[in-house]
Amino acid sequence: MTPLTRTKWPAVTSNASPEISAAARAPRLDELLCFAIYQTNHALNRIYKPLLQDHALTYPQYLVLVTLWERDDRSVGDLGAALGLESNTLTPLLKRLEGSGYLTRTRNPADERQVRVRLTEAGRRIEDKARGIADCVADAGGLGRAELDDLLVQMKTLRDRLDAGTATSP
Amino acid sequence: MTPLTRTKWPAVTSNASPEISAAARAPRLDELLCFAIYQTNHALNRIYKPLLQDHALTYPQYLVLVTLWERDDRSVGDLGAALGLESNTLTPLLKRLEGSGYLTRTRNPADERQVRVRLTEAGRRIEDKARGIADCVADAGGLGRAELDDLLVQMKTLRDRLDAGTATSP
DNA sequence: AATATTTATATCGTACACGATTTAATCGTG
DNA sequence: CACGATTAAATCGTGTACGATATAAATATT
Repeated sequence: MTPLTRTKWPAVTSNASPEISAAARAPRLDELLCFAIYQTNHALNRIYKPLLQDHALTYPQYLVLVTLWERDDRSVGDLGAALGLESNTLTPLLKRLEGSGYLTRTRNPADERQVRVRLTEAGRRIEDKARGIADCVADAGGLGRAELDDLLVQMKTLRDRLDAGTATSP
Repeated sequence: MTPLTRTKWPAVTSNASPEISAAARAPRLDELLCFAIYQTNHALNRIYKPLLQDHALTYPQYLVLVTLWERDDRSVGDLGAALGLESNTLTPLLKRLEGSGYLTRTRNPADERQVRVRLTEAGRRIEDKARGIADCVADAGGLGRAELDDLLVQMKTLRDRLDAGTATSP
């Protein structure tokens, strides 16, 4: 809690903590699948960053654009359903994309509760430039198409099962 | 950029955007491995949250404790190397864990630049309580040990290759 | 038709994550 | 010994995530 300013203190007794205690230990970091996924996700972020910052995009912003390239003119809730995000995350993110000129946000006149998110010309145009990015990332992974597809299926299966565990009761 | 206040506007012409344009399209969300990983990571976070909040821990805080259970009395940089994080992320996180009473942060008298992070009694004690958490999460994934191990190896391979691509030149 | 309920976004507070910079301690070399 | 270079944390600013709450529009109910 303290800022830990660097002043000379009386030496602290070394207090040797038990390095190894017993047989049944808590899991180690390198055995945890969740940690491997956590780190791989970060690694992907790092790979994407330089590729995307040429277009002044972040990784989640790129995912929003991918969603809109697939189908344009969607509500915030619809985007959220596709991305697994809610308005608390999407609203500021969409405002930034609007500020960057990639999309527009307009209330739906037929239902003023909804916001229609639409790509601008600039938003559609970078689809071409961004097309190679995913391949670029795939290359960085150094996996063949078969391995990639295999991993994709496995990850989606795991994701769906985990989601099933949180949505309602198993 | 505007707060989009809900006032009745003149109807916007529907402007039908091209639903499908051509053959060579940008990748779709459900074809992107990075997105599957991104979502699986979020799903894991959601699974861990209720299990961890009994101990007033977040998921990254739990990972720090796992690291310390493996080996106690480490510097911030050492923890960062294990977790793939730097002091800008770790320092505030460690301060919160200190505030929660799970660890102490003291300058290393032998080298005042370093901060020694050590578990408290409370920090060691929850190792026992937390032991089942990872199993609990594995259960939620619904995969057998063989599949888990397989996925773990694949993810670590992918992570390492991605890291190799960013650390220096390929 | 007036009111209660539901729905769609937005806002707020907290906690990562990370690039860039700062500060303090140590090390290396003259 | 001094002084520049290096190293280890900390700080700062921006951008996600997400629980909780607020707000306004639409729908359902009485």
